[in-house]
Amino acid sequence: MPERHRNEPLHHQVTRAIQELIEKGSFKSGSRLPSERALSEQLQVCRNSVREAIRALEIIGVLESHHGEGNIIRCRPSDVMMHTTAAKISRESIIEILETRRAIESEAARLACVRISREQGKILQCYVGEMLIANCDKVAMAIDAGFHRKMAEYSGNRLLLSHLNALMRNMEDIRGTAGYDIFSTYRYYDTMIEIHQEISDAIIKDYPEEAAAGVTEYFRMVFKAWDENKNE
Amino acid sequence: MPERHRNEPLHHQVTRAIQELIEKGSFKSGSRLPSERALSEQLQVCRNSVREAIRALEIIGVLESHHGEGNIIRCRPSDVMMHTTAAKISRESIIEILETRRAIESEAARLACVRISREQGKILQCYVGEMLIANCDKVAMAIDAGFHRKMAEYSGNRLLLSHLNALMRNMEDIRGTAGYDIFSTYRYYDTMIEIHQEISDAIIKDYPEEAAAGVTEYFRMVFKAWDENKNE
DNA sequence: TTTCTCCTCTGGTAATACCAGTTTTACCAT
DNA sequence: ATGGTAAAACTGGTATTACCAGAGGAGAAA
Repeated sequence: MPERHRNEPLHHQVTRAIQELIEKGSFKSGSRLPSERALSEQLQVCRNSVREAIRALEIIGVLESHHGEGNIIRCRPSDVMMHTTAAKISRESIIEILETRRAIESEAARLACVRISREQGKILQCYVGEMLIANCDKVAMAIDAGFHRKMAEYSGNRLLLSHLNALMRNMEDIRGTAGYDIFSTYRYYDTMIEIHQEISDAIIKDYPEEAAAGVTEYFRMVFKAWDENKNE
Repeated sequence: MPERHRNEPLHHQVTRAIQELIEKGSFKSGSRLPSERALSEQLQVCRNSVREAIRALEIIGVLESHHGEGNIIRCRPSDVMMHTTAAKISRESIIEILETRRAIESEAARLACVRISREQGKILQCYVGEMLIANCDKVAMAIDAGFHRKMAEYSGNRLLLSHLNALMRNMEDIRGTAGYDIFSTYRYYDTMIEIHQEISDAIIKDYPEEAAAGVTEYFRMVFKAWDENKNE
């Protein structure tokens, strides 16, 4: 390990160190990580910290622990960086997040068309109604987020919802960490409400292509606002 | 904790126990988890195991550790179940995975159209070429997987790729755990090659809609094969 | 009332011992 | 030499203890 930073939890540093070790070292998928005791000595940290790091790497799918056998490498850490806390979030990555959201939500919109119930359809419309009432502030922001989450929920696919949740949490992290507010997209607030209305209607009427088109339109607008905001 | 199973690692059980504790207990987002020492006593396990569990929950975004303050709950565990090892994989979830893949890969195909380089385009075609040579066996299966990964890579969006990787690893888990082979889709092997050819061509010629349509077609075929396979 | 100190809460690290599977080694019998 | 078996030396898993370090509250001093 390069050097120990006092401000950051050690187990996080160890997690990164092991990741780099896997990445740079020629560990192929299926090979064994050095034993916990060996790592603990090599990195000059206690075995506890090593184990905590391994537990993290295990749950994101990089490792697999086998009692008595060793910690087996499943895949390169760079393949799973996604929504981990350790991943540093750059200003560029907001674009990646938005594109991924577009992917998830387009599919969710299509699926919701055929799977949404009558009551759920009404709930979706309620969100649009609340947007109309709310002013363009943090409350409106929460309603917006709620709409998209609900749409994913009504797709009937829990996996889509969980991916969307991960992405939205990432966006929140960016807002918190970097301090800049991507939600100045609200200069198009009225347009945005219209789009949500479109999406909601399309889903309820079971027009998958229109619903997906609405989602695409939504993100087109977000990207536009983001670009304008960036150039200021 | 209900009871300790001797065969399963304790820290996994603790992870589940804490998840249930958050889910059933009326812990709202932002509230504090009981202290590690309290949990350790309550669940009758050592603090190490509690901490390892917390580390896992932290990295998937359920918790947030703050030195001196406590472990803060960020969201309900059921919202992030996705690709965690702990998540039990059911036969139904294969449908969710495939739908999510369709979402990711449709977007990836579109993006690849505008971002792929000439060399990358050739590599993509190579995969199709290898499919033609290979027989319908495990090798072909690997080539297929490789094609889709490359497409995601050439989308220029690392996040899309990492999500796809997570999904594919899940599919591998299912194949391993449940023992049934979803890859009997290969009864349509020739059709499948044609589809990949279509997708590849569309991407190289920069026809986003056709590329996305190809992906949709691919999954239509997989779903069909899956259904037929299920009814046997 | 305000401010500062200190005590006690929290998570973070370390070190140690031992339990429980796996793999290797070494030895013995064939 | 070969094969099988038992012991030894790995591996991860769990428990215990001690102490460090940040955060916050309680109470004393200004």
